[in-house]
Amino acid sequence: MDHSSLCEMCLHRRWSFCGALVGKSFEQLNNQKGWEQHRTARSGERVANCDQVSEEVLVLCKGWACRFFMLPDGRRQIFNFLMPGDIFSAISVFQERFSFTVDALTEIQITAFQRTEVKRRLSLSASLWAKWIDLVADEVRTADELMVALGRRTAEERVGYLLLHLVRRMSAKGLADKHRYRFPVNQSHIADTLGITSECVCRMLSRFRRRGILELSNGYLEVFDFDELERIGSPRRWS
Amino acid sequence: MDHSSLCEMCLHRRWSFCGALVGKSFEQLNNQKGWEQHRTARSGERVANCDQVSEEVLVLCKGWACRFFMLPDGRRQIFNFLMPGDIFSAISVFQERFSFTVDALTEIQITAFQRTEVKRRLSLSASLWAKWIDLVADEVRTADELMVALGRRTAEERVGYLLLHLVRRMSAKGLADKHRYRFPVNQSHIADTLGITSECVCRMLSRFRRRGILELSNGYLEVFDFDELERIGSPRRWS
DNA sequence: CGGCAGTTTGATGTTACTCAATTTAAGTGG
DNA sequence: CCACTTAAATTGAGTAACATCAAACTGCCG
Repeated sequence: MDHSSLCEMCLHRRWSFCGALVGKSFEQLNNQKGWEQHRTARSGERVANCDQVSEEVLVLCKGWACRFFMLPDGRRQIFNFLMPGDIFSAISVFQERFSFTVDALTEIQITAFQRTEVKRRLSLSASLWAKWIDLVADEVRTADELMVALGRRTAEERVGYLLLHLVRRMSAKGLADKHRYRFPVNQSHIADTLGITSECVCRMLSRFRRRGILELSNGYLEVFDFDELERIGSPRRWS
Repeated sequence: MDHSSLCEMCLHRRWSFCGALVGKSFEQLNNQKGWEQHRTARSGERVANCDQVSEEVLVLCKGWACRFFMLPDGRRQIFNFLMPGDIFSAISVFQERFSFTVDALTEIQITAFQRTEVKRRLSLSASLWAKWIDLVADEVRTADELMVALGRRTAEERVGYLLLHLVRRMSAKGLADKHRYRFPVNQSHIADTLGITSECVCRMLSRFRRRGILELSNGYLEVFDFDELERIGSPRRWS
C-alpha cells in the first residue's frame, strides 16, 4: 500500500460521521500529527485483514471496496460494499482487531484515524455519538435485510434486492448520472454477497435485461424500470 | 399480555447490561415509578411487533423468545433467539419503532424499561456505555456468522453451526445440566433461522443422531460428541 | 496482436424443496 | 388415567432451483 498524502481534499469530509469527526469544534484540541493518515491502494488490493490487530479506524474516501469473510476453504461471504464516505465498520471503533477482510474494487483512497483519538472525540461530543449510532443502525438494518434475502428469497429477488439497495445508496451519495451509475461490482461479487453462483447471477441479469428492467455491462449499471425493480427487490415486498 | 409484577427477583439483574442498568449507582437518581415494568406472556404469544412505535426497551428475563422478520407472503427469517438476560435488540435503545417482531417460545417474563431513562443512564455512566457497546458487538458478530452460514454453507453445516452457537450461549448463561439442555426451539424455528425447510432440518438432525453426535427430542438437546459438532459447525472451519 | 479476466451459454448433476402419508408427542377435557 | 385432538416430527417419492463443469465469447490492456 502506498503511503502518500494524496487525498488532501478528501470528499468524505463533507459527509456526516467523518465530517463531524474532523469538524471545526476539534481544531483547538489535541490535533497531533499522525492522528489522520491518508493512503491509496490499487484495484484488487487487500486493505484490511481478518484477525489483524490495528490501532486504526479506516474510512474509504474515494473508490469502492468490499468487506467480507472468507472460510478456510475459500468460500467467501461479502457483507457489504463500501462507497466514498463509508467507515469500514462502525463497531470496529471499539475493537482492537478486524473481524473481516476488505479488498479494493477500484483504485481507492483511505483515511486511517487513530482509534484512541476517535474514541476520545466520541466521548467529547454528543452529536458525534449520535452520528456514530446512526451508522450502527444503518449497518444493522442492512445486515438484517441481507439475512432475509439470503435465508428466504429466490435468486431473482436477491439480485433485485442488491441492485436496488446499491442504486439507492449511490443516489444518496450523488454517484448517479440520471439513471446511469458507475458500477465496479462484478458478477462474482454479487454472487458472493447473495449466496449464489456467478453463473446464476448472469442468468438473472439477462432475465432483467430481456424484460427491459436494467442493463449491467462494462462497469455501468443503467436502470430503465425502477418500479419493476422495486417490485422484485424491495426488502419488504414479494415478487 | 398479562401486566402483573411477578418477576420481582428477575434473574436478569445479575447479568451484565441489565445489572448495570438497574445498578446501585443509580439508586439515588430519578427513580420514578414505572420506569421499569414487568410482564409475562404465554408460549407462542407475540410480544413485539415490527413497525410498532414504542417508548420501551425490552429485556427478556425468563424463558425463550425469537426475533424475526416476516415477509408479506409469510416467509419468515429468524435473526436470533433470546434467552434470559438478553435485550431484544441493543440498537433499539435508539430507535423509536421496532424493526423486528418477537414471539415467545415458552412462558416468558419481560422487563420493559423507559427508553428515555435508559438513554439518560447510558449518558451518565461510561461503564454502562461500554457494556452496551459489548452488546452491539456481540449482535454484529452473531449476525455476521449467520450471514456466512446462510450464504456459503451447506445445510448440515448450518444446523451444526446453530446448535453449537446456542449450546455455547446456554453454557455461558448456566442453562446447562452437564451436556443436556432444555431446548424449546422446534425444527421450523431452526429452518427459518437457517434458510432451509423443516424437513431438511429433520434429515440433518437424524444424520447427527445416527452418527452419535447429539440427540434432540422432547424439548431437550443432548450433545455427545462436542468435538465433531465443532468440526461441522464452527463458524471458522469447514467440514 | 495476444493475453487475461470476466461474461455468457448449454448440458448435466445435486441439493434441498414440495407434497403427502404416517408416526410420535403434547395437550385437554372428561 | 384415558380417549380425543392437535401440533410436531419423520419418512419417502418426485421435482425444481440452483450448482457444477466446460466451452465459447467479449471487452480491455499492455
